[in-house]
Amino acid sequence: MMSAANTKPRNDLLAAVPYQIEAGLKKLGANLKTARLRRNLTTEAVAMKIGTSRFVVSDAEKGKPSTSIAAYAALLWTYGLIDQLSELANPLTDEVGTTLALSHERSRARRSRKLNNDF
Amino acid sequence: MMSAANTKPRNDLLAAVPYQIEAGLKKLGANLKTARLRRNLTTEAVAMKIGTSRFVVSDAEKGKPSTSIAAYAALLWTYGLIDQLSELANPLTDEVGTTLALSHERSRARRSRKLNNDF
DNA sequence: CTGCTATGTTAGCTCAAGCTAACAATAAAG
DNA sequence: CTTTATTGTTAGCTTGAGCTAACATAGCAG
Repeated sequence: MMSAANTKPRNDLLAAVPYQIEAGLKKLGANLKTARLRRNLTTEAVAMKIGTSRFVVSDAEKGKPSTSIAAYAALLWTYGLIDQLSELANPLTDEVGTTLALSHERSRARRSRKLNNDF
Repeated sequence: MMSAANTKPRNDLLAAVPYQIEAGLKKLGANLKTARLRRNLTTEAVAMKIGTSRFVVSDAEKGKPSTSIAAYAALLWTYGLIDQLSELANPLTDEVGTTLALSHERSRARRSRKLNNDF
């Protein structure tokens, strides 16, 4: 009786995806669906090409958060848009990062004694 | 003896990720790592913020294909870069798609009798 | 240089992602 | 309108993604 009550998911991230992330993924999925339809391809045809099932393609087009990035990336690749993926978080266009980088450029994060909880 | 020989993975996509996809994911992972370090955050701090373990953060920074897109998206979100995600495959900047779309704009793909194997 | 700590690595375990199969719903072709 | 095929949905099953824990490695602060 007590056992079933304690049903805390092991993965907190997937258990409660922040709204902005959910919204972003849904838009991405919609974009992928539009890209497929414009090329007049079926989910099954695309699935075969990338070596998966049509359900995974469908999941990605719905923006399902738990689907592997490989699925999303494979769709981008199929539509000739793979280059856009590696532009995400590009250091050259990451303004916040670029500004911050001018001072320190490390290979590990580090506590500098005090000011740590800023952010 | 025959049983073990037939070890075909269930997921063909993850079993053999195309090179371009692998390369793109690795670059993305490197970008995410750079973004984190510029902000002087530890993998553990970021992991806590997004509700996962530091190993998942590490996996994403390595560009692991089987990691959920939620993990990648959460990192982008943490660094204030989530908007870039929904710009992927944006129909407005998908040249190939835009050109093709001028003729048909469907909600399902369709075989038009013959010419199907083009692409 | 020296200690502190961030990160890498490994092993074992658990649960859900992704698979198959069957059926329903529905958009497009003619 | 009728036919056909694409897409949605569900259920059950299997494998691997992600977790914990412990230890090793190696940057950074001082």
